[in-house]
Amino acid sequence: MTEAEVRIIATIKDIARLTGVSAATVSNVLNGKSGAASDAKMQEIFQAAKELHYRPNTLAKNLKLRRTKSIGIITEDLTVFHTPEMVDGIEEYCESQGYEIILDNMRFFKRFGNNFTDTRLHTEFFENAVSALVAQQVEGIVYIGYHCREIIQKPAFPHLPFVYCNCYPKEPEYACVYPNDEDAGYQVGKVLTGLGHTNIGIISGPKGNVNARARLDGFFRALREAGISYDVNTILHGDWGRDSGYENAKKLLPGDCTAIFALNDAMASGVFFRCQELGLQVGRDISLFGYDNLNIARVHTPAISSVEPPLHDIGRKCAQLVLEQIETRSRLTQRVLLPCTLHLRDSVCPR
Amino acid sequence: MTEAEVRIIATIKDIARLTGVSAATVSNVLNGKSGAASDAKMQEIFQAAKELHYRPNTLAKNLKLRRTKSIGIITEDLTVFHTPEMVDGIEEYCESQGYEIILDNMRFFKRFGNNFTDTRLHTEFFENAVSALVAQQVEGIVYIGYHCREIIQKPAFPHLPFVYCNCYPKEPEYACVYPNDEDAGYQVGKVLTGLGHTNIGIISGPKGNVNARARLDGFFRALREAGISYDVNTILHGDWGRDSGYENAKKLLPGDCTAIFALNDAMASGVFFRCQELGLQVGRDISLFGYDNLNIARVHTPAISSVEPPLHDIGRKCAQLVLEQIETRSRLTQRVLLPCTLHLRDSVCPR
DNA sequence: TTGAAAGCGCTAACAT
DNA sequence: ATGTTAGCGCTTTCAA
Repeated sequence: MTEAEVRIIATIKDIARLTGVSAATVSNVLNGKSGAASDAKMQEIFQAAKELHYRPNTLAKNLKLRRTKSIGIITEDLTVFHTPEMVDGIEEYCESQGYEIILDNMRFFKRFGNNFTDTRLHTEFFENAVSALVAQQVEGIVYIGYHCREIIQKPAFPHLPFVYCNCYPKEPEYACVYPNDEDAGYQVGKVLTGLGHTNIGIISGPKGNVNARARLDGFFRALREAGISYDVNTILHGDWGRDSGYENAKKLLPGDCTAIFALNDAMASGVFFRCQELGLQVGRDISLFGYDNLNIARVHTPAISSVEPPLHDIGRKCAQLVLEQIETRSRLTQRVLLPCTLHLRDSVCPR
Repeated sequence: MTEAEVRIIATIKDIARLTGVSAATVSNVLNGKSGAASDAKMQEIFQAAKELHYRPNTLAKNLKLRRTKSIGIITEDLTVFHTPEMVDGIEEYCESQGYEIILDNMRFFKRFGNNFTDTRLHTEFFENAVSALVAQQVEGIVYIGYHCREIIQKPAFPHLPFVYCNCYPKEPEYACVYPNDEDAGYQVGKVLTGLGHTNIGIISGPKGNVNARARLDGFFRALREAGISYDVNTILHGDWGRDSGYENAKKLLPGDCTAIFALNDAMASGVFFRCQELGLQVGRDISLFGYDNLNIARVHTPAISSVEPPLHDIGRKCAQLVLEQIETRSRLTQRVLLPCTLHLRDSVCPR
């Protein structure tokens, strides 16, 4: 097999040889420099390029140009439900601005399950991902957390635009974008208290989980406004899984509460199951609110009310912040909170 | 701002300058060539590399080496549920073999919704994705369909290893890997007929949809084995959405059938809703089978039986086929069908 | 209108 | 043990 056969794609030299001009001329013509060659030659060159399916070798081109117009995306885990939609938002914006994206998926969930990202190994994966991307000459990076929380890792490259997506850094040296969970929790509280509920069960995430903090802060703000006091010791803690929603619901039902706020849809689904078991009709005998707005919330009858985080917009905004830093050679450090959307469905009713 | 400040990462020259040796020596040391320098120099070089967070510029390195050890992944749409898991399978295998992956997401679902991929625009996106990847010097490509069907597009580069994932090419020039839907449909048929069901409603995809073909072929094979004849004109056609499952269930229920096979979980969920509406208890009064094994199947009470396509394995296998072609400089053209897993749940019962 | 030459950062063959 | 050189494919002066 000859060299030419092995090579997948033609180079500028092949076109030069074929058309009897120099590589420089081919480059000039293909890059649209006017007056780089005679009309006849130009046609020949375009023709040859087309026939050979020529595409400039980006390695060589970017090396020469000393820029790649690309940004890296580091995902903690691409298979965790929220992630692809945020990636999509980033891609959409980058495409509109002529930037490429390079994705590095650390596969944390696959590797570590729900363990939080604070072991030495996690940090090692982080550093490898960053430097792999930097080695590929990305001009900035978006780091996507698989759920919203504080991230202790930060990049070792001071001049690299870096934005935390769906999470936030410990120190405010870097920009970040995430859902306004406080406000969302507040709105849920407003809805529930507005419907007359005063005894509301709460099923949160694991004890001490920062993820749920903001949601509950907002929720309690609404309760306070409604003049309802709440004993935080009565908050139940699940592990975000459906079963733990069910088990915790057993502690609540049968009981006095007229509404339950589960801090994610999976647990809300478990609560729903408990209600069915007891013959309680959700949306009539008891109100139920979830979080995440997954499909599973919608397929219950009645559908479970839920909070939709603005995933696509979060991605978009991150991309925007990175590109702005690249193009203005500046450093941005703001925290951007984007509003969630409440989906009120038949799972809630007046007390 | 000086050049050095702007550059994100140090080069081999920086290290050479810092340690007073030539670039070649730095390269040799860093690449583990024994005897490339004295121990003292070696230490100095490693030290400097570490301090500067040096990582070789992959553009330059790969350009020089004339290979990238990378493969491209083209996704029709990363946000469609099945896709990330297949990507993950590819990544896992590539990582184990020291290959990088470069992802190109065409965002078909976002751009075109459920329109099938046979317009000029679709082909244009395909060709752009392929040549963008080839321009980046990938050594092979995996093309991931967002649902299993025939793909008419094929790459313009004859020497490029190319594997269709969760779909298959028109002509058998390229390898492909997808779920064994015929067998899965057969198993579903076996289960249902084994439980004594003879009158089974079928809610398929859009009329003429090749996607459902294999599943139904297998299903009917099982019916034939059970001596049950079936009038194919009674097959109902939905659009894969939950609502269409519900609407089609209205034609079936109330009625004579004792079981319903919906060709995806979303439609099965719609059927479930219809049953509730009629006071029919799924898993007692009627049996229900879905397809895809999404979370939505599991959160119904009772849980809906479903078929799980081997997404991760499909990804892995595709990666394997691409790498094998790269390393052996050969062309593989086989069709690989991987077995699905049946999840039998309480939604099915004897007639 | 055209091309020669230099160089992006790296590696490898070949000196010394 | 260390360095010189050439060249991967491309772009971009600058000269002809």
